[in-house]
Amino acid sequence: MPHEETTATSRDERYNPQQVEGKWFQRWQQDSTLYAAEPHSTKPKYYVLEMLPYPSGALHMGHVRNYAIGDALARYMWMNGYNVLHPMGWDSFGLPAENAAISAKVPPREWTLRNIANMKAQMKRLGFGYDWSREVTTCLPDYYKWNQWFFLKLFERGLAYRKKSRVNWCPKCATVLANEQVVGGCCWRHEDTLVEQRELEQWFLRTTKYADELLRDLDRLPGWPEKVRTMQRNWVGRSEGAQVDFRLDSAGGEKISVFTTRVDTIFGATSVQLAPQHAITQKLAAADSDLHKKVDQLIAEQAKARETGDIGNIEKHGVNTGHFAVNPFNSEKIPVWVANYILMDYGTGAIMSVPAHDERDYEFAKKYGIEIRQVIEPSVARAPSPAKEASDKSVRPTQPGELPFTTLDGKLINSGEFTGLTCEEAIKKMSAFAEQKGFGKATVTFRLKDWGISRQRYWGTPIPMVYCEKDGVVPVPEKDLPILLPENVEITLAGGSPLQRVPEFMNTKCPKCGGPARRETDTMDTFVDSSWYFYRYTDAHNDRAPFDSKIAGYWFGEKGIDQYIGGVEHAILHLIYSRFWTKFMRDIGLIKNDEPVERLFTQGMVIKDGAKMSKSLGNVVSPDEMVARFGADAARMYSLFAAPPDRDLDWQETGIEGIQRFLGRVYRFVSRNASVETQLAASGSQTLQATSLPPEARAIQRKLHQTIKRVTDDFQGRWHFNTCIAAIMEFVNELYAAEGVARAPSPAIPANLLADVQRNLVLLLAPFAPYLAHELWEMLGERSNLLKASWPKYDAELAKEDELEIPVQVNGKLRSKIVVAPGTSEEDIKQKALADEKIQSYIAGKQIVKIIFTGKLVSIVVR
RNA sequence: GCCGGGAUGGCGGAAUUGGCAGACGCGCUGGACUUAGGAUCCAGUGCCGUAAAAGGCGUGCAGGUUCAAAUCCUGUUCCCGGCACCA
Repeated sequence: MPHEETTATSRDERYNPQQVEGKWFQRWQQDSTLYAAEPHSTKPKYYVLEMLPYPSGALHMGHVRNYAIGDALARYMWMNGYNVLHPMGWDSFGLPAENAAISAKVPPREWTLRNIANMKAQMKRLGFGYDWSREVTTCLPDYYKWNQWFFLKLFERGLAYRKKSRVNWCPKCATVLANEQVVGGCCWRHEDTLVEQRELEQWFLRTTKYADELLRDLDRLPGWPEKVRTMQRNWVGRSEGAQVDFRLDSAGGEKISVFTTRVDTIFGATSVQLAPQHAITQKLAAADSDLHKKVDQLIAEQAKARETGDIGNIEKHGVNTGHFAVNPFNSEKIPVWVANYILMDYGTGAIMSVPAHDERDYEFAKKYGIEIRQVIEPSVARAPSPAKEASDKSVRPTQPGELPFTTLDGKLINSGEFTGLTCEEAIKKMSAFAEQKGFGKATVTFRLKDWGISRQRYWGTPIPMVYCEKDGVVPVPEKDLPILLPENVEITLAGGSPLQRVPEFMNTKCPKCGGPARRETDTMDTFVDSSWYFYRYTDAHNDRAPFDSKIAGYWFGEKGIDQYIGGVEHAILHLIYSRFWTKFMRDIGLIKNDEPVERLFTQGMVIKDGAKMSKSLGNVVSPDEMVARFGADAARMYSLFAAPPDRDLDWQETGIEGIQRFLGRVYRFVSRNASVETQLAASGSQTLQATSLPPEARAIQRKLHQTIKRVTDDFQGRWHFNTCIAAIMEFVNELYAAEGVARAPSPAIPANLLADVQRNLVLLLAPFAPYLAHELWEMLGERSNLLKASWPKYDAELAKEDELEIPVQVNGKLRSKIVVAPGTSEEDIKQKALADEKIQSYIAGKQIVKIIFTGKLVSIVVR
């Protein structure tokens, strides 16, 4: 039997997020220009960007948190009168689509576009204000055409090249990976899957050309987290040193180049160590079956250690080749060894071994009885504290009978004509000497490698190159772009790129001679797509160029994107590739900025029950469910409230309930008081008289201005949205307290103050809870668009306290508090503190040593 | 091993510059309203102590500087992240 469940009043007061959010969702759907950036504007520009997602199927809480931060900022900037660019797109090429094609028999394109539609709907329901007219979908030809265009430009300038080399291969992805995509020896997508090494012909982008600049410019990015800059510095891994050519004493006298940062110790070199994969190792092994066997063993050991992640502390092993090398500095013959701790892919793959001054060499020499010859006498001028000395291994004072070892700087000994120089001087002079004599030079080595972008996969941008028997490797002419990715391709993970099995794609004509030719069937790494997508947003529908330089110039300015927000997991991969791409685009005259991003913010992870959310742990919280149960505003606001945005956030369901309660409190407060607005409008009185308010009203006014200040300061400064939301809560608590249990406006509060309070409360809420804010804005009778309403200004005078509470300490312990008027003299405050009854009881009969007033508290010292 | 970040009530977290430790929220306890409450409102809530006070103790641990330390210094433990025979 249907009957009235609630009374009329209680129904009015209850906040129903589904109903309110549904209403505004409908309205916002109908206005596609709502969040559109203006192409021309007299306003200052602001480009705020969140990292574009991979359309995996549905948003997770990490996305919600990321976008809630960006959206709050965008709304704040809109309200501050900026021309805001706030776009969104899809990083939509990639392997999951192919896996879905295999397991669910859905073509990758269909699967991807369906996911995009779903996630876009989720974003809209969450109320994120994106300019969808600029949406970028990287798997569509109008976008990837420009990947191909860029590839041709890179190729023209020698920055894209093909070479056969040892590359990382993930068996699960069935494709090659870039160095940046190998994490601890495993695939970045399959953290339990060890990467294999394969010899393959691959396309590379010459990122090393910009190694120096990529490193140097990190110092010009004060708006980036130090952590990210450090990670990139380590990744680029610049190391200054010298290259010196030793020469084999036999086997044709071949050159062995070694790289060292300590050329000053070269007179202490007692062996040369080669990587097992080194060309000379291989050559010597070819002529010596016993050596061959042992070298193979070393290679296997290295591979195994790499797999188990123990490459860092593998037990050092080596084998003496029986050959000798000549040290060009002193013509000494020293043995040539092959060792498992020498890496082929760093430096030259060969070192000079100086056991007296390098820990690894020391360990190796001790094991195999190789001579340890001291050539540096450490300067002991500054004696470290005994405690420090004991803990500092690099000191290791040489005891009688102990082998000499130190990594400290000092003066050269036993070093021929260089004896007596300091290490620093010696490094300079000896490098110059080597160069002059033609057997070496000062050089710089980077850890950074060129970016291998070939992928033996289907769902990616086809590389626009053709192989002709007559003309060799031929680029596709620009006018023939895009090379379309064929549809209806059978996808398997075995047998190389699926495109190899599509004859109508693979077989083509040579652009040069017109003869039969074969297309490149590898596709590009998807990190190519995300390296420049944010430029495309500025001019998303350009079909003559990736974007118009002038338009991109307007949005990027001199320093790039004003604020970029995303997860720290992209600190190296995406963010280093993007910087490379920007520098290349600058060099071909497309843009003027040197760096893509001026300010970067890396938000923390969303965790639950102490662990990262994952399906296997069963602790995943679905945004859809949160929206359905608590509303989008609550989900967004909670993700900003539960922790500062740069820290990990522990998702607690009772926490979001608390936010929902708070939003209800705001809703009820404004609904029951909204009518003052209409009354005021009718009476024609609006201006608020600041002076002579009764104390109760003055307290509210003061709190209002303090709250505006706190929220504004947080947007300007450190983005601790948790504390500024707390400030709004405090304010609302005070409004409730003023109402009393009667839940009626206090007669002490004038209507115009109440109106002012409500209006500003809604404005403050707008960046965090846009649905509720819009609803209340309308309820207050406002006709203007809240999105472009002016952000409230605070009046520092009105925010000031009318009386100050001063804590009083005696001998460092809080004993009392006194209340004084602002502006009371220091002397009067001290007197009042001394006169305080409680304080008296603590100081009676004691001698006052001193009294300190800090502006905030009084501290009395007695004896 | 190296480089970052962190450790504060039962929980998430505040305290921006050395100046009242624990804002705000959750949870818990009690009360009001109610046929009812998983709605709403009000109050209390670091620990020890007390009838209540007074008082004492308290920011991972041990010292130090200072009238005053979560904050600065020295040493140390544990946790998280990154890098790691990088020559």
